[in-house]
Amino acid sequence: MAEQKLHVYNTLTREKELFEPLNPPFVGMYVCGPTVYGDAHLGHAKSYVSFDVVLRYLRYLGFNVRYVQNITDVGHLVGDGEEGEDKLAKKARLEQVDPMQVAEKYTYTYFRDMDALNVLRPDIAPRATGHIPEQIAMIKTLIKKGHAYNSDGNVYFDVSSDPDYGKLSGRNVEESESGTRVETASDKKDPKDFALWKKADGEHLMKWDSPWGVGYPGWHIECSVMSTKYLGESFDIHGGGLENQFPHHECEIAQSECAHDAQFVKYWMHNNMVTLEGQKMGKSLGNAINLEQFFTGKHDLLTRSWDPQVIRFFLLQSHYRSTTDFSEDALEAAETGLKNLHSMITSIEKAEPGNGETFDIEGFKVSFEEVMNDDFNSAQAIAVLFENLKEIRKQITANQAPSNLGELRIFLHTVIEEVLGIWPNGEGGPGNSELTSGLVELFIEIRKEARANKDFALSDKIRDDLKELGVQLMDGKDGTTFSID
RNA sequence: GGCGACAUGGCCGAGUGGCUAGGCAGAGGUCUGCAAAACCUCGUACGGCGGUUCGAAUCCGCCUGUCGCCUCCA
Repeated sequence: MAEQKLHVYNTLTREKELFEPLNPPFVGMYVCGPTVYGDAHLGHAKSYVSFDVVLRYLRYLGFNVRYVQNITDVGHLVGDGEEGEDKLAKKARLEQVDPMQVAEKYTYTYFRDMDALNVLRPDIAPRATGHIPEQIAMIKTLIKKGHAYNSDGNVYFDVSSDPDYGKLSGRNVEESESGTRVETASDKKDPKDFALWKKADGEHLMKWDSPWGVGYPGWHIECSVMSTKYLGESFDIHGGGLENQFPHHECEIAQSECAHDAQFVKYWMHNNMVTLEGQKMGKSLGNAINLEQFFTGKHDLLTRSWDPQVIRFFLLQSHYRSTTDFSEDALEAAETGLKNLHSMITSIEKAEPGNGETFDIEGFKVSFEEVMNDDFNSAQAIAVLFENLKEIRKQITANQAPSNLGELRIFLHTVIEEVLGIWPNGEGGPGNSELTSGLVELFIEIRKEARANKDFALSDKIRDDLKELGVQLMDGKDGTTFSID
């Protein structure tokens, strides 16, 4: 579907809708961040790379985006039911450290891994523990308005008080009762009700004073509070993984709309899940390979390391609303593809403007925008890239470099570097030091003499041995060139 | 049990009521001392069975299969 204007698939309506921000050119965007009690894995990569491209493309279109992504450094219960243990507290107990130490550590590794994937940092990364008073205030409001009740130190949201409950996930709450394995907390009025504030027992490490006694905030309230604080009671985009659609996002809507009597979010966006060799992966299943393990190759299921850029490129080759199945074979194909893409970029960067046909930058731009406007179709955008870059390189190799090469390069930087974030890594690598290239040039000189003397044994040895070191020699009409991996 | 998604050529993976997605792998060719790279050419796919239609892989129904959510998870 070719689109002149940006269309976004809205989970709320199950349709692609024309994107019209509430207060253009400003756009408020909130994406559920990680719970920092473990290393980031492929699932995080898919979600945050997806929304990174959403963010980058919105900015490319000229929107002034404020991007908020929370860090959950408290709570969420481990195990079934409502009586489980706080995940951070559990991790802290196992590692014999303070929960905040755990949170700090994994916040650091999270951003480290996202940086490696070239994911832009959010404008604001609020911590749940830094917003306890705001959460208490919101719970108070909900109680005052009759949407929540205190049950001996546990405060629950009264789902029956919200006729809209269920509108995001499309589930009929009345009928979804039977068959669910939720252990019902005994002090709830209704099993569907969810916790806003939980009473802490004596051993609980992370707890705060509240009007209802010592406790800690419920699972969903932090996102309602922090998004509202930094983006307002109504904002444009809320994103997250599909698995959070219910109950997390449904509950966020209920809390926020009942507290503020305003539409919470205009566009809900959900990325699909990641599978590994066809199998679901998740923290609780134990088959999650950390991103760092991908980057270093240190995992039993991996045969080698994988460049973060390759992982990013691989993810962008499928749509964010499709599941992405990881396998090393698929990654390898992506790696070769990315390498080719980069080599095309490099040859365009090195070329001199020529007397060839003027390249149709406008046409390139229109095709790129058409596919991106169709709900951020990065997979098609990459196809557009290959088609156009191939054409340009063809002109260059035929010594017919486009005359508007300079303008073209600016456009390529915008699209490939700024929007998709898959530009070749910097020139500072070991392969590009003056010493290295000087040495390689020297070998090329020696080999040239050998070839002139028809000493192909020596010339092939030089070429083969350099190849072993990652230096590829290429004999062309105008002499020998080289590239370094 | 309830709800939902998906099934595309050797592999990954977009998309669409009639017109080549793209990438990877593969085959042949040009070039080359030989390679590599580059360039040229080549694959006519859409789970099964019905239906709608002038025409469907694309719409509808049924079936089969895979996966997800319903319980912390991106």
